[in-house]
Amino acid sequence: MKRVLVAMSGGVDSSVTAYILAQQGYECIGVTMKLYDNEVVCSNRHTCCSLDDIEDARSVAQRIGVEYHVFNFTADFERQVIRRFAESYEAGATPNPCIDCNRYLKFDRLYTRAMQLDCDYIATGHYARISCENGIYTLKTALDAGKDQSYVLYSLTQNQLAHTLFPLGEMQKSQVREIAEQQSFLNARKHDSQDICFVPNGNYAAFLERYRGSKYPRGAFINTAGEALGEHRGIAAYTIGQRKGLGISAKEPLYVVAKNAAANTVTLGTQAELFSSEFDVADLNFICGNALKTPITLDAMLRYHANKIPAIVTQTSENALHVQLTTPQKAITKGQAAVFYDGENVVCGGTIM
RNA sequence: UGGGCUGUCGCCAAGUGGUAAGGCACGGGACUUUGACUCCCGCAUUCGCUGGUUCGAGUCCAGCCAGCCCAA
Repeated sequence: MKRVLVAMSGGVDSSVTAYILAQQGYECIGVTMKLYDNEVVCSNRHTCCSLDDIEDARSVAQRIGVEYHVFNFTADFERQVIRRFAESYEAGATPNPCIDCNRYLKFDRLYTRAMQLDCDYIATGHYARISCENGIYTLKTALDAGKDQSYVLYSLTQNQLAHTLFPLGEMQKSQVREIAEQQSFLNARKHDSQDICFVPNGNYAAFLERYRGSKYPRGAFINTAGEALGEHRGIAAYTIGQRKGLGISAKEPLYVVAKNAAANTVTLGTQAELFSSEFDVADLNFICGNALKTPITLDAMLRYHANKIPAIVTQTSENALHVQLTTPQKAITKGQAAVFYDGENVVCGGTIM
């Protein structure tokens, strides 16, 4: 009997994942990662590891009859996710903490623990597929295109893919909800998670100031000509393409078109000034392990759930790509992930520089 | 205190007799395991004030108030 460590967040998806694998005859061990202290986060709401969610996960594990544990990864999460999150914003970029959490927590820390526990696999409720041909593992988009999460999994290595199960990748979200209803999981109708899990009220800028223990300095809003337009509330509170919350009235909508961490300025401009068609990507991972030999045309996804767009990708060094788009895109943002697809296969991904 | 101009939602701004456009900002919702974007809904019974003309006035008239500009 194969042993699987199932990451159970307390939500519907991971609950059904555990149920399906148990039904398929795997020996499942349900695990919820405790990633932060609720007191620190001041959460009243359900997030991926509040006490309520742990209770939900435990309840489901008990119902389907699998072993259940809570692992405390608080220190790793602070170091690998929260700290990076803060540093990225402070450097003028816009991080995607979910990707770091997958990379450093679920598929590193938790994965390693699973292997130590003699598990054959780790499983999560992600919507993505893994296939294997001639000993090479491929990461593919989910069958339910609307829920596809392959984008946030681009960092997976051959080793990890060989020991990972994504049973939901073959399913529709509606089926998952049905199963949860049939099994009377108490989270069957729970709302899909949203917001950053460690910033449940959505105010990440306030969280960062609390985390750092000090306010970020105010600075100037300027236009593309360098003229002052007003005062911003700290560079970390803005991201490229942002329109709301600028507090500046103008003839037409204004967007954040650039951030300069060194000068502590935020540049505002029109929608037209947001478009660009060239950028670089670093910190790469190639799913199949192979670098790109020549300039190649792939489909690029430049932010979570964005449409894929054609891109001419050139590898400029071992760990960097240059990307030329055929059609300019709005708000290409430093710190976000760029993931490249060949059809339904993830080829590689990295961080936009 | 001579002349000229202006006064419509927090900001910008349509409207020149027929019963208050729009944009920005703001609030709410949808979407969403990141931040954003996007979409939907809401947002002046009232047009500096007071009278008058008119069936009807933000729109015309008078006076007043406030602000700006030019002269002194």
